Amino acid sequence: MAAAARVLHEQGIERTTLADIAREADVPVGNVYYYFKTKDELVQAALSEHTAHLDELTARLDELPDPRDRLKALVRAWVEQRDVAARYGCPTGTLAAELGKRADGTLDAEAGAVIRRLLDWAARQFREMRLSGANGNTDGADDPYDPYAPYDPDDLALTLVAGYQGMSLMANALRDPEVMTREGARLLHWLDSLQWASPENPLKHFPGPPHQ
Amino acid sequence: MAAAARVLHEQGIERTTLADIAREADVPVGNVYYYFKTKDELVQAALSEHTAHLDELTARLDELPDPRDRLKALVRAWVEQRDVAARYGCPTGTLAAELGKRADGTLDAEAGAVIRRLLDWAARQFREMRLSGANGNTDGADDPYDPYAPYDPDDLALTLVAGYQGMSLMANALRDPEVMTREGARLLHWLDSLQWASPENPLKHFPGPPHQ
Amino acid sequence: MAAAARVLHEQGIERTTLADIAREADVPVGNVYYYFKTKDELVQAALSEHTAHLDELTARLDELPDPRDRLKALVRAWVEQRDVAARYGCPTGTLAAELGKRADGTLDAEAGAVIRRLLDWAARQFREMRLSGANGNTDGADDPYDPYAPYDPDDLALTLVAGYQGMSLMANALRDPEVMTREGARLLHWLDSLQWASPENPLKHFPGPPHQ
Amino acid sequence: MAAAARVLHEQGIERTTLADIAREADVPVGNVYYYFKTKDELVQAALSEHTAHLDELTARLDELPDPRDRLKALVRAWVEQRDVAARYGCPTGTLAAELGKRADGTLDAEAGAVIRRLLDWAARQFREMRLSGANGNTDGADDPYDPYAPYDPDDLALTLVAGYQGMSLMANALRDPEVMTREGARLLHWLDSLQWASPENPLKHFPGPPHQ
DNA sequence: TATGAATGAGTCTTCATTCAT
DNA sequence: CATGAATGAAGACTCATTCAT
Repeated sequence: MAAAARVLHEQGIERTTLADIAREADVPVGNVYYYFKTKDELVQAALSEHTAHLDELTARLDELPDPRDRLKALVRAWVEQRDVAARYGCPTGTLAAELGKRADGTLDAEAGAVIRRLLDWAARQFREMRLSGANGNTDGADDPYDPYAPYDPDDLALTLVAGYQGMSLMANALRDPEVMTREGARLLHWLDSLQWASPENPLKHFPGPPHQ
Repeated sequence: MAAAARVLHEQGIERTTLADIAREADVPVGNVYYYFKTKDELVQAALSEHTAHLDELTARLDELPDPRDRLKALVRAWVEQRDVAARYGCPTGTLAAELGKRADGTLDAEAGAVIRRLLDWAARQFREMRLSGANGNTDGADDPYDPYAPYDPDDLALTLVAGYQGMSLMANALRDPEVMTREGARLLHWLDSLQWASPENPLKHFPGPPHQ
Repeated sequence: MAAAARVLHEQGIERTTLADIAREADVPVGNVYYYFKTKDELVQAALSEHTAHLDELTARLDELPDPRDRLKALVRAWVEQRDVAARYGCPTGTLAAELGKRADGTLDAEAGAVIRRLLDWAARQFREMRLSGANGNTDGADDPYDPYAPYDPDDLALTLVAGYQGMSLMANALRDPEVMTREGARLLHWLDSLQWASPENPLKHFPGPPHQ
Repeated sequence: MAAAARVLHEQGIERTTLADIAREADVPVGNVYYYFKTKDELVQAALSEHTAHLDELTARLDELPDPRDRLKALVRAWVEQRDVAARYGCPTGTLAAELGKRADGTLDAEAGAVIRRLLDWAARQFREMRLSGANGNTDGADDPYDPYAPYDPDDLALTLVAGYQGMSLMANALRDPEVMTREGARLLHWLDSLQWASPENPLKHFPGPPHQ
């Protein structure tokens, strides 16, 4: 499964032959089929592998006391992978993109699930941040652009993960790991800036885009 | 070329056969080879097609007097494509991701070039924005987190395009066009918020992520 | 198609590879797939080939004025094929038997159809025989063993074709062409004996089984 | 062995994998190989199984005092199996047909042997019938169509078994158990009609095909 | 004896590419 | 320039058979 995850990430699903995976795993081709009845099952296994990696990572991050620190540590972990990302993109993201091209949507639902899992974890952190720092303001929930409205943790999570996917894809397309560093710094800065804005407490620090 | 661009976007490079493209273009297979000697040349043609589309779009946007409006119109154009993006992702982005998996890097340089072209156009707009609105502060260029440092147009462009790629990929992975709407709104809001911050002019409006 | 029919008959469906057929037809394997998208389509083509042969044969027989003579000529044609039958069995029969083992019943319905076509032709001949020779007795249609009841052409046809299939299979299993000769003679004799029995016209000649 | 016989009959030799047989027998695959060194040995075992069934059946029939009754009971036993025959054909017959397609003739000799064993038993019965009913006429043995010539028990046996194989194959090809019923009735009728014809004792009853 | 994993040769099928007309 | 057939090199998948335990 590790071999499959690695090779599928590096070469993409379609360009990876079973022989590639078998060679990487150092087993004969036929034996691969003893464990995985189809190539699709191998892709699924690779997806599971990524899920497992993600779970392991978030479990480690969960040990940090502050949810904001957890999120920042996550971003730092992403940036550390910058060379891989610049060469092959985000494993889950590129897998999802490839699976999305299929007519039969069995597998891409699973790719979406992996991403949703990350989304959920991040949303949980954002929700916890609110608990410790919220001013309880729930007015204006109807106006999504009210700067004093409470944050929606799901939206924040979406922004975070989309940010990761975006920077991975750009780093990959431009073959430049520095993209990860720069955009990663922006995300860290953004995470730091998140706080409840109120008329008495206007946002002074620029929380979103980079202003380097 | 249009047929190639369309089918390659929808099915991905590897899953698309020449027969698919020929059928879509309503010409016999042999004829395709009269114009394109290899499949790679067809991919290249599709890439050119996307470049042409992009040039056409930016040319139209260039007619708007205000560079900020041009960028906002670009974002709106992206959001309008939300259904396609949710189904197949960003044409250039997914193409680049697929080409990035290749050992031979002939074509993915070209995919990168298309994205860089977009990046350049956006940076030009940001640069223009600065020209019309900057306070001339170039201090602190060394400190990327100095909130009063001048923006780097290239970085802003990177953030913008990464934002687009990220939201496209997320919309695609989650099969949810609404992702485009939400993240697009955030980008618009962000574009609106961009201005020179200074001690006398602190940022009052939340410029980054949405907080509903 | 001729090559497919021949090889499939000789080697059976499962033991015949596409390479076998391609070699026999003296075309490269890939080219076979230009005309037949799957192996099953090739089997179907072989079936059509057999149908065509059958049609050709019956068309020739139809030129004989007497229906009884047509049937007898058919039996003689079968006997002439005794060496092939002893080696490989009846083409249609063995094909039908093999197809009958499949879970998916798409093709074996077609095999059945070929046999039914033969059955229909034979029944037509028997019906014609009745028209020219019947005594009009329709009594006792309820008693299938009333020796004076009129013959049912469909049953006669079934008996004839079953006789052919039986003798082919026995010849094949025993690898003995003489089986075809002996049983063929019995069928001829039986065809000759068919006439309307009545109390005034008791059957004197042994019409059914062999009594050599 | 029973599992092998059953599955090989239902699926055919080539479409049956060792895993199928192992699963049906509820033993692990490796274990099958402890008892049967090759797949061919399994086929042979299935053939033995059929022989054993046949021996058991004929032994039971041998208890009947009249040889004609034994043969008629055999036909009735065949007809009772009509549903299996309509679905999968005669076990021995289809096996023999499949084995006949092989280049190497080791096994199909054995399939022929099973059928010959049946032939021999039937011939024995016919011979016994003659002993008890013959008029001793041995004239005209040279003229196979002399209606007063003595029957050849081997030929009668061949006709009987060919009749069985033919009706099984037709029932299978047409997927219609009623074929067995109709042709079975004809065979019974035929068995009943068998007697020595002589000028003084012309055949009054229609002995051959049904004429309803 | 029993077990389940290992092995690799062989089969169907696809497809980029070529080519004769 | 157009066309449709030809070609063969892969690639997914199967399965009889072996083998270590």
